[in-house]
Amino acid sequence: MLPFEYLVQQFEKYLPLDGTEQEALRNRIVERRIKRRTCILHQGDVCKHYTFVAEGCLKMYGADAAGKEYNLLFAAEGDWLADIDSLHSERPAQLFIETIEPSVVLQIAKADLWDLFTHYPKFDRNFRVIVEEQYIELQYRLFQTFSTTALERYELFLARHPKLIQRLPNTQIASYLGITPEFLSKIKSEKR
Amino acid sequence: MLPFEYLVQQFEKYLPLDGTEQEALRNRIVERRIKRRTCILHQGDVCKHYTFVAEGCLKMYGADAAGKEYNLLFAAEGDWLADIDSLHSERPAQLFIETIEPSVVLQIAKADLWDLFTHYPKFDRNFRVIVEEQYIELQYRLFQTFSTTALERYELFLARHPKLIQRLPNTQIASYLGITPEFLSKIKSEKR
DNA sequence: CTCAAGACTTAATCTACTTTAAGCGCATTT
DNA sequence: AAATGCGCTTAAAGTAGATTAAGTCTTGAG
Repeated sequence: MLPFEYLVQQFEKYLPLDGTEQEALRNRIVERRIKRRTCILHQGDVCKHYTFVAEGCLKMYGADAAGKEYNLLFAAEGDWLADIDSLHSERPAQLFIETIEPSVVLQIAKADLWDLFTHYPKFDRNFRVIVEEQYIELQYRLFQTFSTTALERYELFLARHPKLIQRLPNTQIASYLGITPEFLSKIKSEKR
Repeated sequence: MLPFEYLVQQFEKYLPLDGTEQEALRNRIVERRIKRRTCILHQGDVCKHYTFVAEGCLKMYGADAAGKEYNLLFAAEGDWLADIDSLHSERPAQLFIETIEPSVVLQIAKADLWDLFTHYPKFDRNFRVIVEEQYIELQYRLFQTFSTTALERYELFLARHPKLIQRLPNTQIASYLGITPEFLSKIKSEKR
């Protein structure tokens, strides 16, 4: 399936787009093919696009003063991502976005997205629901981080994202769970 | 200021409401005065309302299997809150919402809110932005939880929410920071 | 094909935070 | 005024997970 067709299909989950809306979207979308380990947003730059993943997998992460990285989310086929804070405020991003696999993404620039919101209110609705779903996921993760051990969090991640596990190196998963790769390795060996 | 006027004023931050929209909102809003330590959403019940805080302070929290509680957010004057997951899915809530102080809230039922979204797209926009802001806050907190010590998190909380600090007991703050009240007490005594 | 860099493991030592327990001050209820 | 319970503190002992370091295996770029 073509990347753009896949994007339109994803909107079927919410409020499907009519022909006019599809055209309006198509005219504002840019497709990019990106090889693995490529940073498409760097801390300090302003985030200028919302990005839809058609193929591949990306991560968004922050880094502390010492440069240590902490994964905030993975985005695979069908997911949207952006540093929303930077996109809105047009201040320098605190976060990085980087491909983990060779990927095909569709991007829409802030001005074009705002334009869509203004002319076609359905996009406000659809993006509201997309952000709400991501909010629920994030809230769930914060609760898990407070209330469970690293082993439990690993098993919950396994259960919730069985496909991602096969595609991600353990070091990326450890960072997402808030632990070190060494400790994840220990946990996994003790499971057997 | 009357609670409803305060609510309308808060929307000025986003897209202000015209007279028709204000009336549509007024007709669907219910005001409630609630004394402190009252649960307005209990784990296992379905969340039926979005709640706006006009006066006072509430918390939303989860509990683990042993009944231990973990604060996910505080909502004071001007904030909205709901268990969005339960509100959308109409499944039993995982979370609790409870007043910390005597409070005045304005509530809108799901069906009425959906109705507003359908007839007045501006509400889709405004609630999208409200959720986005909460998402940014939550993402920031998850990053802090991974990358900083309890002391740093306490100081960041002080800096970011100086007014809340005066109103909340330490035990609530500890739960929000993901530590025990005992450890928060120790940290604070070592600061001097 | 080669080689350097990334990815996984194991193990010893270290520490941030928890758990448990006890005591005290303060506010709310009776 | 008494009683009850909540919030704060201190301290000892315990633990989940970090850090450091060394070594092996895998991978993709040239």
